[in-house]
Amino acid sequence: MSLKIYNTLSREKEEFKPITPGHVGMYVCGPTVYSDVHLGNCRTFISFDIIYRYLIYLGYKVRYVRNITDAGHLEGDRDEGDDKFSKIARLQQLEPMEIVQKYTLGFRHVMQLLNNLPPSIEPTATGHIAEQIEMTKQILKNGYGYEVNGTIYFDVEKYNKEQPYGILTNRKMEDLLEGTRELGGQDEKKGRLDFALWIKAKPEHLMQWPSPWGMGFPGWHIECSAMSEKYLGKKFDIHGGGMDLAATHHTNEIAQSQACYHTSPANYWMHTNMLTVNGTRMSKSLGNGFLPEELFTGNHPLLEKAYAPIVVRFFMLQTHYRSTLDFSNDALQASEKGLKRLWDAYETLNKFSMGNVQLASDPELDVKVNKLVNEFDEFMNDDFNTAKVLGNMFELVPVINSIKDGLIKTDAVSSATLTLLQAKFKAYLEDVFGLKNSSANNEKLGDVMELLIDIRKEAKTKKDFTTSDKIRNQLASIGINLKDEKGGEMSWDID
RNA sequence: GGUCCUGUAGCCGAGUGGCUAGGCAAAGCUCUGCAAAAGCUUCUACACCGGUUCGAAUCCGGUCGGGACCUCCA
Repeated sequence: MSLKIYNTLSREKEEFKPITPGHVGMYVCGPTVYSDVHLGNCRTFISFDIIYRYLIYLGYKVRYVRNITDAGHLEGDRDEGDDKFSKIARLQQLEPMEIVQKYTLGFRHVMQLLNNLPPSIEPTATGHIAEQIEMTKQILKNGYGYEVNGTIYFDVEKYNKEQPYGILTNRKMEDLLEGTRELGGQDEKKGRLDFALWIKAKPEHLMQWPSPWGMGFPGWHIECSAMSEKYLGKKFDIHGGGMDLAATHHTNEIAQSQACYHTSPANYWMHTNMLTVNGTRMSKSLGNGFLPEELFTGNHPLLEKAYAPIVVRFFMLQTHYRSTLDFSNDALQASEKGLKRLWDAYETLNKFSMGNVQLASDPELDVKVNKLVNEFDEFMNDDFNTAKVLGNMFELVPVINSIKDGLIKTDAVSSATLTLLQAKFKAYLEDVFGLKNSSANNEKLGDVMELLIDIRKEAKTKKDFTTSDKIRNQLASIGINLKDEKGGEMSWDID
């Protein structure tokens, strides 16, 4: 069964066919680094990290490009005034590039905590000014742009006469126009939907570069067009981002590429849904965004406790990427426990020694396990349905635990099945989903626990329950759970 | 107003017309020196009203509710 991807452009799932067999080019719109990323931003990057990892799992050689927007983003998109970096820089009396540096590092740190793989290339807008100017020149040359006082605008209405501008989100020109304000007297633009490719900078503007049209800075949309073309070519496989980018940013990217190169940039447009809080979208402008930091420390009025980054990642995997996901304390708590249960079973599974069982003594169970495991790929191939894969994994947890406890005989399933189970759990939990144990511990602690377990075992053998209980209770009070297992063994974990 | 998405058991959530995902919570039982963990069992839901169909949570129409986008935002 082949991979199917929901394409925003066609509004249906399509079979994935890469342009170059065996290779995938994927571009994802990254963060604008003028402030901390919030959890909603993180959701998108986690979703695409899973997609990236799964494509690698399938054997593709993937070039994953995710930009850092560090210039040009305007306040209010009125094509006037400061860009966001200059504004914050003035406020904090810093160089714009100090702002950029600070939040870029912060972003990468959070990505790492969430166990996202770094993209293959992470290009910045300021590093590609020349490319953006070139592209603007070409668009002008092709007749889709016009200059007004040193600012270059994209002529949307002209473009729309030749091809549908609102193709990505299925909107008609008239409807789009209805939703926009009238042009005021001081507006330079010809059309209400026109957007800036290059913006003339005022003298006091902190970030500006020379161009054929004077000093200025690039418009927001042109950077992604220029950088995706540079690293992935005029036409590549997947272009992704949050759903909020589809109507404006991605629509404009398509128009720019068409106007410049006469081709739509990507074959598959993927959009991840929003993270909500109490049913409302988490966003910077609404100020209801959770910072990862607040979550990891529990320092937020809506949170009862801190949650490990990996719990947050797991929480997001339980929902399909195209559904909205509501963020709540209860939901996170459920995820925390669920991940622990799943991971405990995974560690148990890894300790199984493979016998040499040719024939399963419980063929029915053997068939069931094979079916559940083989469905992992099937579900992922169906537009990356991580939630369903996890559902199957949880169905396998009782099987694993029962084998451990001797409730299911070791020869119930064949060695081949058990080997497959082990391999797929590893491949999915670690490689594709990028999960790990939520409770961090270190080797020294492990050694100490060995010692305590030894002492407790001795005490129990002597029926010295005062001592054995003391060890267990005191450990419990510092958050370490000691559990007796069948056969006298003991295991432990941290809350 | 336009373009879409959505309404699933206490909570979170998956869901391809027929085979009742899964997690968390709750209850009972088993195991156990006691506990925890684990296992087993129970709680069997699809906003409402029509329609199509042998059969609908799933398709169609309508009603009501929620949300996103159309302004910067992943």
